[in-house]
Amino acid sequence: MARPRKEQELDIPRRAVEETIRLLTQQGDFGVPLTAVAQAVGCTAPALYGHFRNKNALLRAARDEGFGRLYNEKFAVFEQMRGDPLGYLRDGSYAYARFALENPTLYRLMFSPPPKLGVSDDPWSSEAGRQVLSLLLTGLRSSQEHGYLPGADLQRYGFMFWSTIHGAVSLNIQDRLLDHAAKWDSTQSVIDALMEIIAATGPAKHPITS
Amino acid sequence: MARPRKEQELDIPRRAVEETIRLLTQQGDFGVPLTAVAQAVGCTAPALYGHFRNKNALLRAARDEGFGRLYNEKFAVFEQMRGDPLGYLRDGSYAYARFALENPTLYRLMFSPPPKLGVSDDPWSSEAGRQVLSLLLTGLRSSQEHGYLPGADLQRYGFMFWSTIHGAVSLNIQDRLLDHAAKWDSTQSVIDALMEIIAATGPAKHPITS
DNA sequence: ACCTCAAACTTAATATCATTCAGTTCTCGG
DNA sequence: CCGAGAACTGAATGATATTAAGTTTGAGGT
Repeated sequence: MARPRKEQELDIPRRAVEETIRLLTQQGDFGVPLTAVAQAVGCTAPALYGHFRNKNALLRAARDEGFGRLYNEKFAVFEQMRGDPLGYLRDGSYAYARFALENPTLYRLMFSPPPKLGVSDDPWSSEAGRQVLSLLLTGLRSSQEHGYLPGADLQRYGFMFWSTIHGAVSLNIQDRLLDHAAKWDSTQSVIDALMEIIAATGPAKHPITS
Repeated sequence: MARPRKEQELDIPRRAVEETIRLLTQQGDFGVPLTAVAQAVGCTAPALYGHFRNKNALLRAARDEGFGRLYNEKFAVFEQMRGDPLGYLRDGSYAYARFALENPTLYRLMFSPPPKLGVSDDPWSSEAGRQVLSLLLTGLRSSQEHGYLPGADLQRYGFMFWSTIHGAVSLNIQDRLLDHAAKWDSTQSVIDALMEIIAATGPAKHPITS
């Protein structure tokens, strides 16, 4: 048997990405053998080379899929929260953190990929990250229009905001001693502190002026 | 030739770690062949197994060395800045960021190690990270004694502070399109914003009350 | 219906490493 | 001066990624 019959055709590109993410998650490591992916898909390793230039290309595709999923989750929250910019910033951050803590290996592939992946070679990959960032910036701009962060440089604060949350989930993902609940509490605490700081700059219900 | 003569004895453990870090830095990737390390040291690959259980153990040792170097740099700043807690927070953060941006691959090995390294298996490795954090906490406690961050939960703010800086350097390291100067500016901006926020909570020279 | 060809795989072959094995040569305590 | 063990070396093993060569199938032209 060499070429498969039409009935048993399988969408290798899609299934390969899907199974790669599943195995990545399961093994908790990028070092998933191509043969394992191939077996899960139902073909042999060399067959994958007809759809991806090499293993790195497959991992890049999995990474892009990860960005897509993250964006979708954040976007869902975004639409749900129209008119409540601070609420979006909070719940959008929760969604981001939940995604990271529930898919730690995929998150690491997205934001701490081994340089040999050649990630910067294709503009799309960093572009996907930029879309997530732009969603955050929109939230911040909207918050500013509602009176928060008066006069702040949004580009600057946006990056800081993202850094804080990315840093929190990264450090929590890395700490193998904490259980899932503890990681979530720790991350949530950071997000809440961030929200308190932003809320304090706005039209105060409980004025801060002393 | 099998066993080396006494004259040509070389301190394999130390040199191996040293060369591993050098090659790591040079190749920008953890995938440094053991044979390359061995060649740089001046022995063969199997010889390394007399000093490290396996390649992961060697990488763990390199990681620990990285934590040691980072701690030393931060500690030097700490001693230089006695009596100026805010100055220590700022310069200590600069030192941290400089270390990360100048040793991106080593930094990634320290804070985003591949899980298969078995990092959490030995308590020492996460302990080293904890020492760096404790230095930060000391700075925050000292700042609080000087009137900043009144009533704040230092454990909580310490983690947030660290998250922000770690996040900023991580994101900057990852962005292959930025040059070194741009990364440094971006990181410094985050640190400065953080310092402004902390300074604003203290005995204000330029009161914020409106 | 038949022939040819390119597509889409498969199996076999190659190369690169990590790791283990089986020596080989020093050094040192007696 | 001898014997044992330390400290290596070179060759063997095994896992993977990647490439090469070979095989079957579907489609289009006749």
